[in-house]
Amino acid sequence: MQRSSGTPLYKKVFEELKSKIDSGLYKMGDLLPSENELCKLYFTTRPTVRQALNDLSNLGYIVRQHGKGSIVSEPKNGLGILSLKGSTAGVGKHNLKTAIITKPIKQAWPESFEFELTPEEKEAGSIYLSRLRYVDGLPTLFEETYISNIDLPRFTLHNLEKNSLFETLKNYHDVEVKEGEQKIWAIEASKDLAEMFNIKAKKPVLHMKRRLKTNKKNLFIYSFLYCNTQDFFIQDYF
Amino acid sequence: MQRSSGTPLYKKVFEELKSKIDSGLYKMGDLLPSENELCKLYFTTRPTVRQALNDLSNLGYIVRQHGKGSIVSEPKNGLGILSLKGSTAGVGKHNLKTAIITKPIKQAWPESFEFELTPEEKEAGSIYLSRLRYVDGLPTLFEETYISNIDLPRFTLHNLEKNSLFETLKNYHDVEVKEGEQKIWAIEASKDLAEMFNIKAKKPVLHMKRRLKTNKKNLFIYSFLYCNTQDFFIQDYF
DNA sequence: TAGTGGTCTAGACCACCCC
DNA sequence: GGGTGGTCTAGACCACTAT
Repeated sequence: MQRSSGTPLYKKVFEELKSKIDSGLYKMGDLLPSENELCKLYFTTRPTVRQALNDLSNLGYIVRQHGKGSIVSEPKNGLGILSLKGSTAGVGKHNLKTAIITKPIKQAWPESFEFELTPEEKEAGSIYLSRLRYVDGLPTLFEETYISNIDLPRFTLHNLEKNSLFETLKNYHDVEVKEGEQKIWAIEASKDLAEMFNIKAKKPVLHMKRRLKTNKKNLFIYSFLYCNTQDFFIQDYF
Repeated sequence: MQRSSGTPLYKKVFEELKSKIDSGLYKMGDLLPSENELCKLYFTTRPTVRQALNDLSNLGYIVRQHGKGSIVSEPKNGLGILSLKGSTAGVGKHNLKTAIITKPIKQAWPESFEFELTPEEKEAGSIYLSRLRYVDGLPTLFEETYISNIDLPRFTLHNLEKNSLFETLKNYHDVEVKEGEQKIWAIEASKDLAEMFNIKAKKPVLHMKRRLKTNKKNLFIYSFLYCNTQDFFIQDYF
């Protein structure tokens, strides 16, 4: 089976199992097929299916129990916006809607930037956009994104209301998001932020600064997130 | 080599490499020995060393670059208290000191508890302790811990100032911490908390509620953490 | 071209859980 | 006892990086 298409087999297994859980085909408490059964289903071997199952376990979709099997977990109550592994943000059983506050525009990098930029990035400048995300109708997540403006022709023309940022990057520009790093603080909401979130100024807000690598050298994605944790919380497995 | 002692070989490789990085034997920018060289060093095969290298990569100790090698990363500025993988909290290049605020005492579970308890746990009651942790001398982390009081004879007698909680559990009670789940909020500091942290009340504080599994059935560790992010931040890799 | 990490095969033994 | 996941062996081919 050795990777005839471009995507690794373990990712395919991961995606299929994930979508079967998301769609409710496997419900909470169900046992997934055993590793050996999955091997037969996908014509592969245990290390490969184990890589997929490990990823599912890290995202909290399953719990693996020695001697028993892989048990499907309860849908999350929280927002799985930590530990995103290249895929789009997970919001568990909640609905996510996105409003573009600032359409993508080319601009120079901010004067002082949290992360160190390579000379090539500085030279190329950035593409900036900002989005407000509603969870179950409540404004919960404000995200400012800077992308190194490298090899992204006509990027500012995309309609990001309909398509996810990561999917747009992958489908139109062959950019795949890989690993990343993030820093987290609790801060006071600024006046503008409080207004967006419909809370009082100076209320606590969760703040994240994040740097994502891609498959392109020098092309990074920087995200500055603000999360209102009055109504929701962030959830994470490890 | 097949596990003569109790600990898996990949963990041994992980621990040795980690300590060589921590001690400065491998410095930032250095290349670790290649996977094949590590295989020879530890008389094992690639999947095993890869498991160790993956764990190091997830903790931000190294960056793995295709075609080049495993590059030692810069020591973290932030606190690695997310994504602890069974080991004790990582504080990067900072110093950590711990003061016991409440010595371990047996008590019933609180009336309303964030996590669901098994009947066996409810029956057994809990052991409670609380600690204040100083990072570089600054009070930064307040941690309340509840442990299911199952098979932990004379636990309340331990001196936890000197020994880490996880090591005590492992060495004296054969309890190993495994995977976990955590929830995160930004909240206002209570009066007591603000006093401990030497900040004003109602200032934003990062709050985590965490449930850790162990190798013993029904024995869980619950941690309620409060982190002052005025001087430090939390850092995470994925 | 040589060496690296990324993916994968085809087996194996063990510890743990359930019946 | 039979099946499960946890760990491990001993190879293989591929894609990427450096030279």
